[in-house]
Amino acid sequence: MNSPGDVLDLINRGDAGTRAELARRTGMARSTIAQRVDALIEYGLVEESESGESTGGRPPRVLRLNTERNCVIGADLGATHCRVALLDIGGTLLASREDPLLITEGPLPVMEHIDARMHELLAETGRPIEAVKAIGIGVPGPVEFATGRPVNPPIMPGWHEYPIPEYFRDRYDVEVLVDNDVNVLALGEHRFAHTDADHLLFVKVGTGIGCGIIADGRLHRGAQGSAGDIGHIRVPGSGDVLCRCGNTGCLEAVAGGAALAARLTAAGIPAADGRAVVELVNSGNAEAGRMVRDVGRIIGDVLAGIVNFYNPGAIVVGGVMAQVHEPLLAGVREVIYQRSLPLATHLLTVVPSGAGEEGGALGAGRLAIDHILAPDQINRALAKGPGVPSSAKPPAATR
Amino acid sequence: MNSPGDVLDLINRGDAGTRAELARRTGMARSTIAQRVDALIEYGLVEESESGESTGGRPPRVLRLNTERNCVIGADLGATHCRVALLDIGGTLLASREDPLLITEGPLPVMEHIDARMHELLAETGRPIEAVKAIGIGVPGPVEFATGRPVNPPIMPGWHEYPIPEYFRDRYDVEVLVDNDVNVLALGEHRFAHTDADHLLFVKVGTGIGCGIIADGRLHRGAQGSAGDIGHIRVPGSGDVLCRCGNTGCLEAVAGGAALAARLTAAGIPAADGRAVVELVNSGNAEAGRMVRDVGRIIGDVLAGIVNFYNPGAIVVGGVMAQVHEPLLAGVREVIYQRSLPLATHLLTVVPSGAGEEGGALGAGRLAIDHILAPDQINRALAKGPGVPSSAKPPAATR
DNA sequence: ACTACTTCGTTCGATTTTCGGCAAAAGGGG
DNA sequence: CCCCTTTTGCCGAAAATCGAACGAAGTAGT
Repeated sequence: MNSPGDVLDLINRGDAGTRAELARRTGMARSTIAQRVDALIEYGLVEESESGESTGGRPPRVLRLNTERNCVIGADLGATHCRVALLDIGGTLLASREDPLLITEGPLPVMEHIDARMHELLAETGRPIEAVKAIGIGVPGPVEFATGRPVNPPIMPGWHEYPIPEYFRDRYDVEVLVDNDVNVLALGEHRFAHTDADHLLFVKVGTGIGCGIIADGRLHRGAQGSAGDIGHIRVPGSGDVLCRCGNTGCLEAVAGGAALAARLTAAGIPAADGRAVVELVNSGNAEAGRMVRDVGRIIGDVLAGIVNFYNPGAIVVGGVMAQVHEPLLAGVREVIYQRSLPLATHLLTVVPSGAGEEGGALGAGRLAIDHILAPDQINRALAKGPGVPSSAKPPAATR
Repeated sequence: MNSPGDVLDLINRGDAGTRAELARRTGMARSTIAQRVDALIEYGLVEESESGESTGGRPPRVLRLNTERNCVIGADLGATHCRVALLDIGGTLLASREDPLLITEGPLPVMEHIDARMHELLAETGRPIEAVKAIGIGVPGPVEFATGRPVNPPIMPGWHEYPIPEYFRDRYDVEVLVDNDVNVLALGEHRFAHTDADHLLFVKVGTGIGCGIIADGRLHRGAQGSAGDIGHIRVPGSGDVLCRCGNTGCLEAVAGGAALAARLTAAGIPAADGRAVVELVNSGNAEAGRMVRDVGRIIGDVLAGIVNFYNPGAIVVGGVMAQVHEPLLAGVREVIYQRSLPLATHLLTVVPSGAGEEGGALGAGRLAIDHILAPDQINRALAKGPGVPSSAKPPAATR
């Protein structure tokens, strides 16, 4: 019940920063805690910082994660871009970069791209490659999480069943976690911004529309890993708009960025894609603003049903279109608060994502961090043997 | 990692029925297992049955839950009925009875009713009152699960904030779990029939329409405990049917049993309520059958969206209307398989509930059982001291 | 500056938990 | 009837944990 992993967890969460506090929180003897901490320090995950504030007696020695020697890579793949970020194990962003990259180029070039960026980031921040303890990757399509393989991804030709984790596992001998980009965004939003909302939805409104689900603090992927695919829910009164999925009236085909641009173009205001619509709104185009709000209402209509069903504590809206969140969220809120049950809405917050461009990479990094710091993962690791002790001597002086 | 609670869990699940098997499964030494088992036996939760089959050597002594000395009460309150069941801790139904009871009579009469039935069931099965280890209750309205108090239940006047658990806790000194009736049904269906479906929806189509959600094997209650309230999701093309909630076009107002009966009556076929519709269908009335199927389609329309969002592994349909599940499920399936994504539907099963009249009480009992047998609950109990040792002597012979 | 007091971390023997081997128990098969 | 297999109980050894005592490192008061 109070394994080394749990002790680390308390340190990680900031619930207990000193040995004495750990002993108080866990109820274990101080000597036992000391041993646990020693193991974690020797394993390299924890370090002592300088003395803390005295509360009338000897000042405690503050413990914290060893962020210097432990970091992760988070990669966010989009249809046309790739962002790679280096985070330390505490979740702090150390460096990141984004460049255009077509996912249609296929797996290998993309993997190599990530690989190269990863090395650049490490060099830039002066960290050795051994400091990377795990890699998280978000991809724009469905993934079988357990194996990290995309399954019939619509916009990723050539990626079906491609074993992404193996590429990096072969080169770095670290765990690689691959998930849907929306899941990764939801995770990041939960861990970085809404830690208190146990049940959270992240709705990404971009070219398409998707949703990441946090249930009880963990990602809900569903029975086949396809949970959150709200883009193809049929919306009423949409006529017979044809969706790329073959059905008609899908939310995505009516309210996605591409659909919005098309509708705007049809109304005599040329817009190439969602991004163009955003620019139009930002430049004060009233018609574009109205249409975005309309789209917000349509999305809100679908979300209203989901709110009744799922009763989330927070809905975070992200994606390209969320860059004009005033009109979008106005529409969303308008409908949700009208249509959903008061009990489900009176404490519900609907907010734009605060993560910005780096959201995906941060979330992917978080996926990796969560994996490494999971208590039973720690317990297993410590049971095996010392990882890379401070002095790089495997069977070092135990005295 | 292998506490007494975990050992009990293995026995309970049937994963390991003998000491030797427990040792193999947990990886602990046989002697340690023996001690764990001894503790559980002395605590009264486990007993030895006669020898099992020999596999070539000494036959093992089979362990099982002590179902004689440990049972629970499950109570299912409806608008007009009350069913009380006695289950042993293994989940077997020992006895149950149902009688008409208006929930509108208010808390105290209902509590006393349950109390009386409970004693009858105990007498009938010859179990002492001390054998009851927990009580689970399902009520037809929203409940704050942590406190067991109904919150503004629409059809339970006088029950708002009534502290149901205290009534029994004062009299029996056992834990009392109170939850929404649909949640309880979902739990029962998962535990008794669909153990393998980690993500399951139980859709109750009665006078109203509600849904219980199993996420990752556990009940999902949502941020405010109102999850699953799909009865008030707006359905398209329903005109302006007014719902009791004040909104128009709610699923429940269009496809609930009451709505169905009203529509049938309007079509010249008098039907008082959902039950009457069921009888009509069963007696071969084609129009009624067609309408039920239509209603199935409407419900399927809402569920199709939810399937995309949630990606459940199974949908179980229960409630009064599910008594005519052929036409109802035909409609539901028809729409779901048409509208939802193939990935989400190709392994989805949509089935009628197999629990029958006793489903609610069984589920409520299961809620109680799950609470008692939760590993950390066991660990805490064993840490405190021997519960009611076999020989009723608290500090009995330890040697 | 010195002393009393508080809190923190470590050391070390005592205690409890867990392990591992051995032998007895209990059955099957030749 | 003897040998083999598997299970279980027993017991000393090993490991983990605890708890008390002590030194360290600060604050507060005189």
